[in-house]
Amino acid sequence: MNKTKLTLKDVAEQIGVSTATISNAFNRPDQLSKSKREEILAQCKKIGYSGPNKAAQILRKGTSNIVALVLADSISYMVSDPVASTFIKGASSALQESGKHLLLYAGDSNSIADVVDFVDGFICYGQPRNVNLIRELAASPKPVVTVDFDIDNKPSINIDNEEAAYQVASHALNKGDSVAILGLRLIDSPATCRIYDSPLIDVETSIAHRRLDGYLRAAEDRNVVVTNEAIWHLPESDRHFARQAAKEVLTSSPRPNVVLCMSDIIALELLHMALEMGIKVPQELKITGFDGIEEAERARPSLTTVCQSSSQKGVEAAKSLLDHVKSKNTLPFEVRLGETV
Amino acid sequence: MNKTKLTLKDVAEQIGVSTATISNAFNRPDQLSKSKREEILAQCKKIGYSGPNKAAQILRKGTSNIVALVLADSISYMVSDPVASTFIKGASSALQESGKHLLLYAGDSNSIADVVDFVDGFICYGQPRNVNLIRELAASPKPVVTVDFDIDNKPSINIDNEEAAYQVASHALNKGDSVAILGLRLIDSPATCRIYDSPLIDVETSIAHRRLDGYLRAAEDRNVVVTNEAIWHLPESDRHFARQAAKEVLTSSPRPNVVLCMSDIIALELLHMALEMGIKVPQELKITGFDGIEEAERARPSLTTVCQSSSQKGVEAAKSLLDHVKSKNTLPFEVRLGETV
DNA sequence: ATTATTGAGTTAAACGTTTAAGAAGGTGTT
DNA sequence: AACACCTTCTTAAACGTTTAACTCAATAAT
Repeated sequence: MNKTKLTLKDVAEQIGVSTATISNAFNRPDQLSKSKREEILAQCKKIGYSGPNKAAQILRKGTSNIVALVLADSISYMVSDPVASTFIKGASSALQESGKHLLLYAGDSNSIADVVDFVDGFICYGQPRNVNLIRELAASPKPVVTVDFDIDNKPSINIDNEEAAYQVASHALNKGDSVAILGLRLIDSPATCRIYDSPLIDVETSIAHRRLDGYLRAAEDRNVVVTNEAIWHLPESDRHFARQAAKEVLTSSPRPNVVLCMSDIIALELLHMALEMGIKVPQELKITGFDGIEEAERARPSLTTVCQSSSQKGVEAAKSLLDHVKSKNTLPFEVRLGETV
Repeated sequence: MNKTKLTLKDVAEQIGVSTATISNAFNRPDQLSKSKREEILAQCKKIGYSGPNKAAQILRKGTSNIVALVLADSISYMVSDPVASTFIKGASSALQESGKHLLLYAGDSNSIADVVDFVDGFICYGQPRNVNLIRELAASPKPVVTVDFDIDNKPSINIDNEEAAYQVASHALNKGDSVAILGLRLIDSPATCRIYDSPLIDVETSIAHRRLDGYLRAAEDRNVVVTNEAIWHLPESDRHFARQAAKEVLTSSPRPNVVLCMSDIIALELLHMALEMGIKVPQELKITGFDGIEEAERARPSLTTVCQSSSQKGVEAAKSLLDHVKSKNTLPFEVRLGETV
C-alpha cells in the first residue's frame, strides 16, 4: 500500500522526468512524443498514480466541471415535483454527456458565495425566493442561464407564458363565464389565500405574472370580469396547498364555472375534489392546468392543459451554458385539449 | 468595478496587515483580537472582498463541503422514482443543515476519479451497476456510507430486508398458494424476463436477494413451491418494465393467486392491469408491494406493502457521514396491511 | 529582578497542479 | 555554413489559500 497519496512530483522523480511532462502526458498529448507519453502513462499506472489531483486542477485551471443547479425552492420540494424533477433529468443527462457534474443548490439559501469560486456556471430553475441570491447571480462572473425566470443580460430558456395562458384560458372561457384563478407565487405569502389587494411580487420577471396576464387578457377579450377576490395565491405547486385552495374555490358562492390553474398538480387536485363533491366536470365546471405532466393525461376526465417539455428545457439550459450562448431562447408549447373543458 | 478578482494578498497590502491575519479573521476568530477582527471584516466589505477563495481553500484544507450522492442508476431515472427522490430529499436537507452541498453522481458511470479528490465523502444509494465503481468506493480514502446496499467495512443504512419480505409475503401466502415474484435486479439483464437458470448477481450485497430470500422462506414455511419460472427479473422499478412483467404474469397459466412485488411501483402497475383485465383483487389475486409510497395507500384497493421511510434513510445516511459513524445501521420497517391481500 | 506565560501578529512553507518561456538538439532551406 | 523552424523536454512562476513555527511585548508568577 502507498504510505501516502502520490503527487505529480513524486511520480516525476520516480520516472525521472519533469512534472511538466507528466502533466502534459495527462492533459496535452500534443506536447510530447507519443512513445514517451505511453511510457509515462504505463509507469503511472504501475506506480499507482491515478492522475493529477482534481482539487489542485480546480485552483490552477479555474474550472471544475461542476455546474450548480439553483432551484427556486428547497431541494426537498423540487425533487418531488414532477415538473422540476423532469427538468433535472434533462439537465443532468445533457451535462453528463459533456463530463460535467451537477451540484444541487437550494434557492432558499441566500448566497452563492459557497460555490461561486469553483463552479463553472449556474443553471437557475425558477425564481429564487431570496432576492439577494438573485442579485448575486445577476452580478456573477460565472455564466448563468435562467429557466422560467429572467435576469437582465443573462441567457434564459422559456416559453411564451402569456400567450400559452391566453390560449388555454380562451378554450375554457368560450364555454363558461364566471372564472377563478389558482395562481402560483403571486404575492409574498407562505400560505394559500386570495390575493385581494396584496402587492404582486416581482412583476417583471415572474412567469406567474406572465400567465396571469394571459388569463386576464383572455377574460377581457370576452368581457368576463375577474376581480382580485377570484384570484388565489399558492406558495408552491403542492398537493396540500392545492387541496386547500380547491376547497375554498368550490365552496365559494357563486361558484365559478371556469377555474384556470397555473399547474397541473393544482388542477388535478381541484378535479378530484370537484368529483368527490359530485360536481360534474366539465358540464358544471371547466378546468385548465399548466405543464402537461403525464398524470394530467391519465386523469379521467383528462385535463386540458399547456404542454411544455421540462426535460427539453433542462437539455437546452445545459446546452446554453456549455456553449456560452448569450441570447434568450423561447421554446414552443402546445395546448392539449382534454376532457375538462 | 474591480479590475480583477481580489485576493487575500491584495487585501492584506491595502489594509496593512499580514495575509495570515486576514485569513484568521475569516476562519479562526480566536487567533486575533476582537477589535482587529471587526475592523478587518469591515474593511474587507468596503473594499469588496467577499472572503477567501473556495477553490484555494479546497486545495489547502482538503475539504470542500461537497458530498457526492452516488445513485445506483442514472440520475435521470433516480430523480423520477418516488422512493429515490424522497431519499434525496432527506439527505439533502440533512446535509444542508450542516452547510454541505450535494453533488449528484450517476451510478452508471464507471469511476469516481472525477470527484474523489475534492469531495468530502460519498453517499451511495443502492447498488451501482458498474462493478469498478464499487471497487473504487470500497477502496476510497474518503468516507463512504451505503444505503440499500453493502460494502464491507463501510457503514450502511438499511432495513432488515429479509425479514420484511418474509413478513409481507406471509400475509399473502396465508391466503393463497400459487405464487409469482416480480423481482428487481436479480440477474444481469437489461430487460424484463424470468430468471430461469441465469446466475444471480452479487448475491451477498444485493437487497433484492435479501428480499427474495425472505419471500422464499415464507413460501417454504407453508410448503409452497416456487420455481425459477415463477420469478421475474425487472431491471428497474419502472412503470414500463412493470407493465410488461405484469402482463406476462397475468396471462401465464396457471395464473398465480399471489404475486409478491419488490416495489410498490411494480405492484401498482400489476394491480391496475389486473383490474383492467377484470381480475378480482384480492379475491382472485393477492398482491404485495415494497416501500410504502403514498400512491400505494391512495390506490383502490389499497396496497399491502412494507413501509420504510426513504426520507429518514436519507437523513441517517447524511448523519452517518457527517458524524463519521463506522457501524452499520438497521432501521425499522412496518408491514402495512392494505386491501390487496 | 528575573523568569514564565500569554496574546497578537508575522513569516514562510506548504497544498498539487498548469503553463508561459526557454533550452537543447535535430531537420530543412538557402 | 548560416539561419530559421520544429519537436521535445525542462525551469520556474503562478493559482489563492492555511497553518505551524516564530517574534515581540506585555503581564503574571516567583
